[in-house]
Amino acid sequence: MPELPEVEAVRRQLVALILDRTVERVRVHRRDVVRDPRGRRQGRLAGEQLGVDRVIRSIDRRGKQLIIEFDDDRGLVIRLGMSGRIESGDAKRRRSVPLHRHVAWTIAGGSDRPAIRMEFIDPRRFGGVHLFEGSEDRDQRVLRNLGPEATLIDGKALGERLKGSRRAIKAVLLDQQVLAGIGNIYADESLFRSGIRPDRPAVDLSALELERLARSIRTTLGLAIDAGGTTLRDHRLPDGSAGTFGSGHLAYGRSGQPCTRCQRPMTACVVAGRSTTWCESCQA
DNA sequence: AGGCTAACCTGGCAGC
DNA sequence: TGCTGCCAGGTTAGCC
Repeated sequence: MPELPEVEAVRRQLVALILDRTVERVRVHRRDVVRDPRGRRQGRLAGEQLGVDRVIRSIDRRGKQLIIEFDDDRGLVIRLGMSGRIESGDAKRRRSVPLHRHVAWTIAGGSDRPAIRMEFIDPRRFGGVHLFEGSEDRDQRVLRNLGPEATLIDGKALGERLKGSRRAIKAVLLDQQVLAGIGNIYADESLFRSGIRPDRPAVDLSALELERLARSIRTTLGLAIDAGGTTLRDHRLPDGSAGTFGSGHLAYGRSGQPCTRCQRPMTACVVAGRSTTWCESCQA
């Protein structure tokens, strides 16, 4: 589910809620969603590895991954996979426990504010929580092989990343080693906005087209972030609200519906093994 | 190199 | 109502 805009919207809410606060305790309800610093899903987990008694020093994002760092240089990389989400709220408030809640942190309150509950919920369990020991371990082991941030890409840099590949441009956009953050929704949206067919060999794009595509990527992601992302089903912001960018989709999920530019029906096909929607007359 | 498939999982929905 | 099959925001491994 969550691509860069969804994760970024989650990150922004978390910053407002828990940055610079102390982790009071953590409960792991499903051990195998957590990978320890050796990449294992089994074995003993000390609370301190998940931040207990540590101050949350930073909350960052790299591509689709959320990065929470503690004041002892350890931290977590949270991958939301297809159906993962972070839920956050007043720890004292009683409510029914969400289904598929795998990890729960309690963030200490103070005299002026309540303790906060932060939970990792993921029905399909394609996501997970990866523990790291320090910035070097984080970059070399957990976040390795990620391309540059899609929000920052320009035409020239995009061209350099493609390295003359003959792969379909959509396949390349989905490749996190080439560019970090784009998934199926925003690939279709960016290609539609730039008027480029999803199955064009990347190497065939002109400098002008690369510039247009890069600009479309930045614009699309920016609008989506501001809207809190796209909620198809599972995506929620930590406060429980839904992302509203779905109503701004021009391509994704609109197969058979009239193109917003030319009114002809949008076409569905499969590119890079993913369902793809595009307009045969507006995208060349 | 890269395309294709299956696998990892649960749940929602359409169709019968 | 209830069953079956298909589909889904992602990623990885294995095979040609």
